[in-house]
Amino acid sequence: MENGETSSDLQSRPWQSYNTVYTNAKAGMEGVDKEKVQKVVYEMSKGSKYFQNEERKEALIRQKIEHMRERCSKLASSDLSSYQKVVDKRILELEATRDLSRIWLHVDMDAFYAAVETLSNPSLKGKPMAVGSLSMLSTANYEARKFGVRAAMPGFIARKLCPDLIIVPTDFTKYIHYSDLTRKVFRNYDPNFVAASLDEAYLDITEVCRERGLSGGEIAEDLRSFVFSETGLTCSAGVAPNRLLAKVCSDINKPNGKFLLPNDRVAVMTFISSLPIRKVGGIGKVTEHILKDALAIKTCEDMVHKGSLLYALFSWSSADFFLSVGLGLGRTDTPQARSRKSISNERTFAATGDEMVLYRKLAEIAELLSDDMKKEGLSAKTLTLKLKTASFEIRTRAVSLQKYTFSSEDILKHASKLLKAELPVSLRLIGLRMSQFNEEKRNGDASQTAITKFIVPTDSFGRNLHNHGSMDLDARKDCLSNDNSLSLSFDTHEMSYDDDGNVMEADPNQEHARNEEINTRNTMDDSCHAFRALDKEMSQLVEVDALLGKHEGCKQDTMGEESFAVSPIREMEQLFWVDGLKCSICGIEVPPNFSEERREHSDFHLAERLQKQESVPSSSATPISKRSVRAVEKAKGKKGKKQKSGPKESNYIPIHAFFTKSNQNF
DNA sequence: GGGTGGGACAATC
DNA sequence: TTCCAGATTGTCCCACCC
Repeated sequence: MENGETSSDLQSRPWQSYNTVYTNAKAGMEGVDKEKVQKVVYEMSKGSKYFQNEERKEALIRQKIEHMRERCSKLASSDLSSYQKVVDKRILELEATRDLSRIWLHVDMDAFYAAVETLSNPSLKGKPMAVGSLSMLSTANYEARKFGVRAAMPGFIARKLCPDLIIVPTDFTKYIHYSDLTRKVFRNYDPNFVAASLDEAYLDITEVCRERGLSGGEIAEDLRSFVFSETGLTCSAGVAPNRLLAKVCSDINKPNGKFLLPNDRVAVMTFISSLPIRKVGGIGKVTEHILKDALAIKTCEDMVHKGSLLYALFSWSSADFFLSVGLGLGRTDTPQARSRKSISNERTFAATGDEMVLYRKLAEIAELLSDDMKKEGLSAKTLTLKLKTASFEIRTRAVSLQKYTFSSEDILKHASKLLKAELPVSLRLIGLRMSQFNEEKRNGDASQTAITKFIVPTDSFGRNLHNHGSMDLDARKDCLSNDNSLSLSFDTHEMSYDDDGNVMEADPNQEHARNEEINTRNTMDDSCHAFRALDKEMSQLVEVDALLGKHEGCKQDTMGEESFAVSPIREMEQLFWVDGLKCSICGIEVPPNFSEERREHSDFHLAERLQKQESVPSSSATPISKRSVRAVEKAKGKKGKKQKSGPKESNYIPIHAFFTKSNQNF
């Protein structure tokens, strides 16, 4: 218990210990009635699965704190004095690195998304509003913050705090546009500025100060008015000798203000002495909690005073970080552009334990991830499956693959294996991450060109904003090999892969079609999608089913039919374009750039084949074909045979379901 | 013992 | 009525292997 609370206090006011959402660390929330907000949030959350998980996490942190206290109490004074020697030595070493020669400016746009929305809809001005949805808010304007509404708060709770709150959906196209405008301004002050997100940037203004004979504060003021004149948006600025301090400073006079910390050691140490640790980037809720409750460290200065404890109880790198924060040190160099280390995709949905639904979600995410990897010319070796259970517990499971890949089939195959091991489980989120990139490829000319051409815009959450956007075809081609070893192109496969899963060839027109498909995926006619999906489905069928051991002792499926043991792709004559021009089935010529026609043509043959199969006596008809027809009929809106809900077959995945209604719930 | 991979989790916006 | 995100990076710890 802290702040002099007694157990009876907590019994009568249990919300006081519930700090999940509310924090007064956010700018614009200083005058908020913290207790009232905490009470509302507590009342709305208590009893929920989310709440229970928060309590579980809180208990773990308390355990950690207890453990740390115990270790602390066991430290002999001799131990502490030897750790103090380490601290003293490190202070000297760190001091030697102190660089007061640079002037850094951190710019932070004020309530960026909300401000942009207000610009495009002035009627929102002066009213409490937030950007996001009822389930989650991305940001809130300052009028809303007065009610305790803030970013990362669920919209339904925000509405309770502020019934008049207007919630506007996010529109990243707008935010990117305004972000670009601000960045044009930033370039005038530091061409190598570091963009931290859409609405934040670090600028080394040392040179521009010298050139213009102006102080850091004057440059900051100049930049802020320039940003306003170019965009109509206000921003806040922090000027300090390093990036860590500049970031802290920009938050001090938010919104529409600035704070200047002189390049002077005494000024820095005075500033840092009373600075709460939570204000520092890298110290979040958990670290703050641990440092405060286990070691009574509340300010940055405390970190220096209790340095021996930090080195005794934390890892060397953590203790070093804490100590440097206590000394007000931070990076002063312009960092090299970092290359990405991983790429991922995850989706939240209504919690379900239905294995069919889960596999369908998994397939959809694998597809999205694969698309993103193709767009960025990446192939990777480590696959991580992330799960969030219905009770909000996070699980991750990883596997290293034999080869680098970006194909959705490979991803799905291994992800299914990982998921299978977790079943039965009720999930509310599935995510897939690929890491350990093929550096050779990435650094090669072709892919490098692709990467630099496709610096994918991200939102303030780092999200890829062009997930389904079209690509520059020339650039896209650059990331593809010129090896034309395959002369046949399969109608629904825009890309071909070599043994390592690498792209061998791509027809730009088909690429274009693919991009169009991606763009229109969510609105695409279901029947069209179902047909197109079948080809893919069939190729995946054997792989996934074999992997999951589906064909061992085929059981009766829900229709009383024998589960399919052979993919119909083997039975069906495959359609491909001979010499890239003629249909292999009927000989009709359709040029490669007639991608839509080609698709329709292959759909025609597929439908024809499926109908033929359905017309043969049931004893010889393969179950898959019936299923496929039903899937197609269903997608077409016809009333198919009602499926009986037969006994659960954990080994059975109707892969049609993966694709026929894809993305509907996303 | 060092390297590597996997899992958990913190942090950021 | 609604009922707590998504993407990415980094660190730490543990297990396993050579």
